Amino acid sequence: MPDPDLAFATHDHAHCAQDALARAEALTAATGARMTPVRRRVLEILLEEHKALGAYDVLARLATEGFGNQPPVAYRALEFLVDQGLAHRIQRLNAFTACVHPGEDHAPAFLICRTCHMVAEAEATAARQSLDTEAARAGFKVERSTIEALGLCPNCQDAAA
Amino acid sequence: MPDPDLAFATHDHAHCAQDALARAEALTAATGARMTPVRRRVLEILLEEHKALGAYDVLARLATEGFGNQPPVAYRALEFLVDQGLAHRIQRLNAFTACVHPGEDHAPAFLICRTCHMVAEAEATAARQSLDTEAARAGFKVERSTIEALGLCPNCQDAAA
DNA sequence: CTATGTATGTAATATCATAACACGTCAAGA
DNA sequence: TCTTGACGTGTTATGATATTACATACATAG
Repeated sequence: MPDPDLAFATHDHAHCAQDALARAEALTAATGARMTPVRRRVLEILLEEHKALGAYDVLARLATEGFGNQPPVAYRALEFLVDQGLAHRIQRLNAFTACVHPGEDHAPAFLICRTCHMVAEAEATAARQSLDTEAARAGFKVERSTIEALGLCPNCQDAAA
Repeated sequence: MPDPDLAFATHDHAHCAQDALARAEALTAATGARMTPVRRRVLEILLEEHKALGAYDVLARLATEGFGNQPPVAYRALEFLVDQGLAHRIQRLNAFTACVHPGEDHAPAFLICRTCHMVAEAEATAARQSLDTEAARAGFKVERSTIEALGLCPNCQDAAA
């Protein structure tokens, strides 16, 4: 993730989403993971916007499209995507967002706009490093860490001004 | 938080808890916030161990002690404590833990042991700083950030070995 | 004393998540 | 070819977490 995240900038989102989907297809093909219709559709739904969707939001969409309409249908597909690194869970929101950089093995921080609810990924290596170091002082061994920021995205800062 | 957190070390917990409670009393007295029986009791319950308790766990305890037995009773007291900086919410666990250093204005990181479920606070200034910097590159203004680590505490590492 | 704000109690409901089991598909090996 | 086993999907039921709305009590300032 060499450049600042583009989620907040106006961009060719159709291309952005298509690109992420294509990478996802390539990745799953490579690893043998099965990208089934439900799973692909869930990823597409998540990719429509740079927002986090609750499992039940996704489920509602699926149900209208002829897929199952019970919670496990959504939760299983979401779990698959998260396991494959194609989506992320946002703890703060109990919701899920498509990964914008699938394949680039990463554990990003999330920037959550409290006004427009957009979610962007940010580089978290340095922050994680600090955390690991501090944890080590207490003898704690970090396995996974969650880093999420709540605040205002550039657009909403401008709107407020 | 100059020293590594003591939560994982064996310590005089009665004193630890009493001290935190005393600080809490002093703080609320100073600010005019009302430390009522339910609120005090909830804080005491959280202080019994260095773990995170779900709202319903707290509620069950309250109910057996003659307080109300509906969810808002617990959620309101917990919200008060969090607002006053006397407790923290652990997003990852949907649970709450008493603050060990009330008054020392802080926004710690949390170290959550996946085996014994103890929760410790760790200094997070550096990690937060990294996050703010990275967020700024995307034009994002961080207001609050959540930093939580899941892993193994020293005791459980030893036990595993 | 009484008006006001705050805290508490309670009912009802909303939201988020998982367990358990049935059925279908498909590919590997007998 | 048949069978078996793994996996994915569908469905029922339930569990876990959280909030809204309204009623009641209680402290304190005026």
